[in-house]
Amino acid sequence: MSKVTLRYIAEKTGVHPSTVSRALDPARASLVHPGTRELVQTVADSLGYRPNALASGLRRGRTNTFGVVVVDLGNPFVAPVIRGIENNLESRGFMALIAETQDEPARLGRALDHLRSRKVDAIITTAARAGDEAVLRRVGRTIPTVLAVRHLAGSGLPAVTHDDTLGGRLAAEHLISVGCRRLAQLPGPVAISSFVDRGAGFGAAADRHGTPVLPAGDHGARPDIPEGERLMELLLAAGDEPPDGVFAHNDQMAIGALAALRRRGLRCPEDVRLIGYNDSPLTAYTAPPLSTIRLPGYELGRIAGEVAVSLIEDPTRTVPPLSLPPVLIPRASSTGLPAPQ
Amino acid sequence: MSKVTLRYIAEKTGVHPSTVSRALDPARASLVHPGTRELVQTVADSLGYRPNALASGLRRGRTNTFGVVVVDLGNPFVAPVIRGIENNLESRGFMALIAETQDEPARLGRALDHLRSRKVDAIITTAARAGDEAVLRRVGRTIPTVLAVRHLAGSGLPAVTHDDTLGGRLAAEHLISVGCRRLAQLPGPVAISSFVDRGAGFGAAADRHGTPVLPAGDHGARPDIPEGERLMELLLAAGDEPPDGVFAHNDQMAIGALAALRRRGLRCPEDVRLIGYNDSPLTAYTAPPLSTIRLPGYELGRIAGEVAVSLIEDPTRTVPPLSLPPVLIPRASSTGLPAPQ
DNA sequence: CAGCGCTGTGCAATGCTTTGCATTGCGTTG
DNA sequence: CAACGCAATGCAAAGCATTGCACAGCGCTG
Repeated sequence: MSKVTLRYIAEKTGVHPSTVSRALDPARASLVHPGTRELVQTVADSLGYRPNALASGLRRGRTNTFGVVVVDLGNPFVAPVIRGIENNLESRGFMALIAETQDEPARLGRALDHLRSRKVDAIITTAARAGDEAVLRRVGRTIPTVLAVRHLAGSGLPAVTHDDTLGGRLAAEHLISVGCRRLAQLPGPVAISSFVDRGAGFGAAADRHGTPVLPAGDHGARPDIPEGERLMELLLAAGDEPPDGVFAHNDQMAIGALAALRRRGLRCPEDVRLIGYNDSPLTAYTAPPLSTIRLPGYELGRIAGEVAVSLIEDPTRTVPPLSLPPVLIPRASSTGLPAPQ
Repeated sequence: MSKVTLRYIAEKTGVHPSTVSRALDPARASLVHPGTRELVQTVADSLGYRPNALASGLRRGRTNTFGVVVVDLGNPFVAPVIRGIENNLESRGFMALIAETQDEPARLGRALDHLRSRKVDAIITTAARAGDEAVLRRVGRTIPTVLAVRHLAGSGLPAVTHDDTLGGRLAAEHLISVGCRRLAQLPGPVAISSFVDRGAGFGAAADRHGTPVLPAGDHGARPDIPEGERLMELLLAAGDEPPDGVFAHNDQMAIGALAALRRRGLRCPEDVRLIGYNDSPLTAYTAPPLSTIRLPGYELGRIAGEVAVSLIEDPTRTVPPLSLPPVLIPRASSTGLPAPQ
C-alpha cells in the first residue's frame, strides 16, 4: 500500500500532478475544468489524501503554523490567552507549536531556535522578560513576532497587553474607597513588565490620594502561593503597624497571603483588606471570596493573533502598542460584603 | 543577504553540502575530519545557521514533532499532563503541536487531519470519547497514537490512564469511613471513560459495604461548576431524605455543589460530606477546604511521552494498558477537621 | 604492483508540492 | 482560412536537507 501523495492521485486520475495540486486548492480550483476538478476531488477524498504540509511549506515558504511561547502552561491565566490565539487562527488553518520557557532565558533561546528551524509564520510570546530584548529583536527581524501580555521596551516589537498601570490604579482606588489608610503591595518579579506596571499604577494612584504605601519587604521571586505567604509574613513581621489594605500582584500570591493572615490570627477583611489580580477561576470560591482585577485574556489572545496575521501578510507594517482595560471585581476580601450572586 | 542554508555554509567553507550536513549532525559528525568539522561548525554558528526542519522532515520522514490533542487548555488538570509530556520529549528535541477539541467530534477530526498533514511522529490524545473509536483507530494505523487520561476500549490503542476505578473506590470508602450512610454521586458525562470508571468504582465499593447510593438525577453534560450546582440541586430536590455523603466526579462540580448546599442552608460537612476529584490547585483554599482525589498528572504525561517514543522507534510494539494509582486527600469538606497544615 | 580495508568527500537522487511558462486544442473573428 | 484569444493542462524547476553509493587516497602486505 503505497503512500497517498499528489503524484499517486495524479496517476489514478490520469492527469498531471500540477493539475491535482490546483484542483485541490480552493484558491486555484477555478483554473481547472469542473469535470476534472470533481474527479480529482472524489478520488482524493476516497483515498483519504492529505497534502504533505512539509513539502508544501518548503515550496511556498509558508507553513500555516505559528509558535506560541509561554512561561508555564500550568498558569491558569495563560489558558484563555492561548485559546484566544488558537480560536482566531484555527479557522484559517493554522496550528500552534507550543514552547514553555519556565522563565529561564536559556529555554527561551532554545525554543526560538526550534521555532525558527520549523519555519513558523509568526511567533507570539507571553514570556518576555527584561534581558530578552536582543534575542527577541533578532528573531523578530526574520519572523513576525508579537509580544502578548508582557511588553518589552527595548525590543521594538509590537505588543498587545493588559493595561496593568490602570489595573494597579483600580486596585489602589478601590482599597482607598473602602476605607484603607495604610496600603502595601506584594510585588511580583521586577523583570516582568506586568508586575512593574501594576506596582507603578498602584503607587501613583495612592500618591495622588495622599495615602501612604508601606515598603514591600521584598519582590516575589516567582509570583506563586508560597511567595505570597512569605511576602505577607515579611510585611506583618516588619514591626510597624500592619497595613489595612494589601494589593497582591496576582491571585496566587493573594491566596498565600490569606493563609499567612489566618496563621497570624488576623481576619480578612476586618483587619486587613486584600485584593488580588487576574480573576483566576476559583477566586470566587476562596474564604473569603477574593477581590481581584479581571483581565480580558481571551480577547487579548484574539487580538494578538490578529496582529500576527496582519504582520504575516505585510511584515513591514508597524503596529502601535495596544493595551486592554481590566475590570475591578470587588468581593468580600476587600468589601466585607458577601458576594452579591 | 541571502538565506543561510546548508549549501550556503558549504560555499563559505569550500566543502560539499553533504559534508556540512554530516558535520552538523552529532550522530554522524564522527564521519568527518575533526578539522573540517570544526571549521564547518564555527562558520555555521557565526552565521546563525538553523537547519530547515521542513526539508529535513521531508527527506527523512521524521519531524521531531508530536501532536497533543486536548479537550480544553483551560482545564487546570490538563496542564500538568502536557508539562509531563513536554518535559520528557523536549530534551529529545521534540516540539508539541497542540490542538483543542472542546469535546466536539468534528473538531477532533479536523485536528487529526492537520496533524496527519504535518507528519507528526506521534499523537497523544487526552480527549478520547465514546464514538471516537473509528477515527482514532484509523489514524493510529499510520501514526503511533497514545491515549492518555481517557481510555477507549474499541480503539485498540495503548492507553496510559489514572486508575479511576480505584479513585472512585477510595472516595466511597473514605465517605463510609467518616460515617456516611446515604451516598450519592454527581456524575460526569457517560461518553468519557474517566467518569464511567469513577462511578463504577464508587458504586462497587459502596455495594461491598452495603451502603446505599441514591440515584443521580442526571449526568453532567459538561463537568463544570454550574453543572455541579444543578446536579446537587436535583439531588436535594428529589424529595427523599438527602444524602449525607456526596462524591462529585471532579472538583469543579464539587465547588458548584458547595454553592448549592450553601444556598439551601445546608452545612458542609456537618449536614453533607463532600469529596471532589483531581486535586485542582485551589481546592485547598475553598471554604471548607475540599477533600479530593489527587492524580499523578505530570507522571502520567511523562509516561505517555515515553510510550509514544517507544512506538516511534518500533511501531509494531504492543503496549499493555497502564494505569496510575490516585491518592486520597482528605480535607475538611468530608472529615470536618481543619486542614492539618 | 595488485589488492585490501579504511577514512573522508563528492555526487546525484530522493522526498512532495507549487508555480511560471509552454503547449494544446477549441472556438471566434475578420 | 489565417490569426487570435482563451481555457485547461502539462512540463520542469525550485525549495532544502539527507543518504546510498562511488571514488580517491593512504598505508600496508604478499
